[in-house]
Amino acid sequence: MVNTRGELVPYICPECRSKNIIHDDESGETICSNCGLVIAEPNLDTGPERRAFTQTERETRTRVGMPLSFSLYDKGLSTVIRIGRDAYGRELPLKTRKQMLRLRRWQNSCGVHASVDKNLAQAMAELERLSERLHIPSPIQETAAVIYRKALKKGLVRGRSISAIAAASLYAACRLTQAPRTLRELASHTPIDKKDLAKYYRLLVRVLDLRMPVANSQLRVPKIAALAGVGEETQRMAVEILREAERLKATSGRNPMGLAAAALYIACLENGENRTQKVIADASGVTEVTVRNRYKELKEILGNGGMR
DNA sequence: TAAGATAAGAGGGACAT
DNA sequence: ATGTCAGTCTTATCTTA
Repeated sequence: MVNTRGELVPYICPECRSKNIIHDDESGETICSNCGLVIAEPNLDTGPERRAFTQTERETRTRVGMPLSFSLYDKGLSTVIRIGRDAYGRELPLKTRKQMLRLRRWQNSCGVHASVDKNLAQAMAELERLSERLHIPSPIQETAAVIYRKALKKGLVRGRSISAIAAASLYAACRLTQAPRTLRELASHTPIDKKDLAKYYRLLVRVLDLRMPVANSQLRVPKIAALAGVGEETQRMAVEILREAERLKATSGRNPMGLAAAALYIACLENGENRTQKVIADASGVTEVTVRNRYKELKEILGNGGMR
């Protein structure tokens, strides 16, 4: 398996030696479907954004400094005012020096800039920490950073904890890209209560007018399957079941994770790959009761509909 | 021991007041 | 703004095969 940069991506999981490597085109991750290890994150080209063919082109098109990134709290472009000398190292007249001293004091301590910068620095550090813990690829982290900036601009952070809004931004970014991270997973790495996180997430969606894609239960299958150790064949069957259920309009108003779990459970039974409801429930993060209820419904809808 | 059943309670969306 | 309602999911407990 080769990615777009031509680098070889292992097709055997380095963790568990499984060959069930899958690629999630939505999130851009390459995941071992056996143990859930994220083998490759989305292909990020860290080189210059334009190609160069001649020597002069190479010189003119090479960028100086780091690529701009929203994850850096000042976008990597902070201004540092130095006093005493001009750009050529010459002494400046006293009047100018005094003026610059005042300017620097303004920039550093007075008013909005200092507090906004401090806030962003803290938030970006928290995003970084959470992304690291949860193996969230950097494009999603960048999206979260953009969301956080907007939230800060709208004054949504005032009166709420920075890390809470940061975590909510990250969750929102995951939802935007359909990357399967649950609210609970986010909350487990943060001191913030899951309930509050959900509240802030909704706040972000509402105020920032984020348009979330409809949650797709089919995308949840590989993750649950990985955690429950279910093979690819069975996964495919589960996805098929979900597709059929959606066609029959049996999925509206239901937690996608619960649906995916039940579909996978059914597929396991059909395939003789026996897993208990508890195993599936634990892997998917819903309760056994929910798995059962969805299971019953899906069987009801599909069963006499003539699958097999 | 897994699966099914039942009940109470929580939290949020829709809608009316 | 606040309350009510229907519906979903969770937690807990008991029963069944």
